[in-house]
Amino acid sequence: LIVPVLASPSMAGRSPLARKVQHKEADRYHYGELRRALIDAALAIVGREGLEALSLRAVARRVGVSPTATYNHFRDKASLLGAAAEVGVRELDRQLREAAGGVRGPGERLEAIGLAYVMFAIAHPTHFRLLGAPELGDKNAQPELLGAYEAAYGVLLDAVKECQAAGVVRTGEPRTLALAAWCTVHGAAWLIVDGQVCVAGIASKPESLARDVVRALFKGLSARNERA
Amino acid sequence: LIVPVLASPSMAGRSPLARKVQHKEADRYHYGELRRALIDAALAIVGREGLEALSLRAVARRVGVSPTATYNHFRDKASLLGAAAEVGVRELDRQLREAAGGVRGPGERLEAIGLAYVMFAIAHPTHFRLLGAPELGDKNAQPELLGAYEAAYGVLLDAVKECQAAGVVRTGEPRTLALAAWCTVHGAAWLIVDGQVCVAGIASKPESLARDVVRALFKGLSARNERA
DNA sequence: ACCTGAACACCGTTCAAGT
DNA sequence: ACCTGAACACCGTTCAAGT
Repeated sequence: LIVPVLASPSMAGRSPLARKVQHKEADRYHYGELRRALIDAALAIVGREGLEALSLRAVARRVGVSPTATYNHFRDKASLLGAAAEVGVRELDRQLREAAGGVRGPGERLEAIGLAYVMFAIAHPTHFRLLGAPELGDKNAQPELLGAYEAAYGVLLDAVKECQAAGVVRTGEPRTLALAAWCTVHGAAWLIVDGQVCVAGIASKPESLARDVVRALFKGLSARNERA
Repeated sequence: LIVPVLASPSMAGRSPLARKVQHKEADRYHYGELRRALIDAALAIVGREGLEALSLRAVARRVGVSPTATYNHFRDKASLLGAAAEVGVRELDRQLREAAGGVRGPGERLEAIGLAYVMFAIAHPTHFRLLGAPELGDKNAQPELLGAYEAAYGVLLDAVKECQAAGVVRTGEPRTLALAAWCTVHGAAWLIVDGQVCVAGIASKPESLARDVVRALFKGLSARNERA
């Protein structure tokens, strides 16, 4: 469960000057490269020092560029964080698909996806926090980020449809069922990274909570499911 | 669904000077009163201007006191926000109990509690966001806040136990089932206030999402529950 | 087109000083 | 015991200026 793009020190991390490309005669970034370097630096800061350490100035500092240089590539701080969050969501998406690919049965696949969602949050708590941070601002202003979320949701939705076709998930609007599943794993993930759950003695270990919650999602609470 | 303590302009809001009590000869707050005024001001700011406008200095400004005066009553900003969040959690707790009290059958009661949880987030999105904000810092440093969360979880837990006794919820560790329910409604609430859901066209209206998710929680996804 | 540096209005926190 | 005011090191953002 190692995530290079999130966990590694990122190419533009340690010695930014060494990574600058010779742009004609000047010592500058190619177009688009500084943008990417800023995003990588933001992800590195979140991963190492946490979300509260993620300031626009700190990002610029890490890349070795003036704070105001960022405004050539991002409208504002929320836009920069949004771009970083988008990378995070795409990585989450990738891990969900990877988890789905490792399993044959459609029911087990759906379960694996739900588990992978919570496990991503456990493995990368600070990154996961960024994905739903208030600092991202209005989501309508970040269509790409919204699209990334939709794609990740699509993994869940497809799995639900497969399960219905195979007869392991009950009938019903697939979008509604997938949404319920998303809410459950998202809620579990958030309660875990927020520390509202394990520290209060409500749940024991994050991993077992993840398992329990996904199983309950399938089985439901109703006693009418008892002798199924 | 009106919440006086959260929605009203709070006593210490408009004219702070008028609310100061005559403390012997000086024009100061009684012990404990400034603390409460700061908390009220914090809640008022969150409700009116959002979480991002909630600074320690803004709170002090609203009460009409020096920024440094807050340090006599709170260790730091996280501690002040934590105290405000605690009030919010207790209000949520109150609304869950109120929703539970309005219903007779145990199954309907549990459903009403889950619905009330999501409805609270819909009615007070900025306050709900405060309850899980990264700015609160480490939850271990805020035992009262943790206790408030536990109490709210207790409402859910008691309802689950009642349901099991009445035979409308299946057998199983009640803490685990209640936790799964909490994850689901919390996830739904968070996705709604975060704007990840309705704006992306994934769900239609927040209220119907809340209903659908709570019903799915009971029924479960498994096809083995189909003909129950 | 892209970057710098100075500037502005903020912010959390510490510290010395007042009563 | 409780509050103020000055100070420090930050922050996001704007703007004029450089190439």
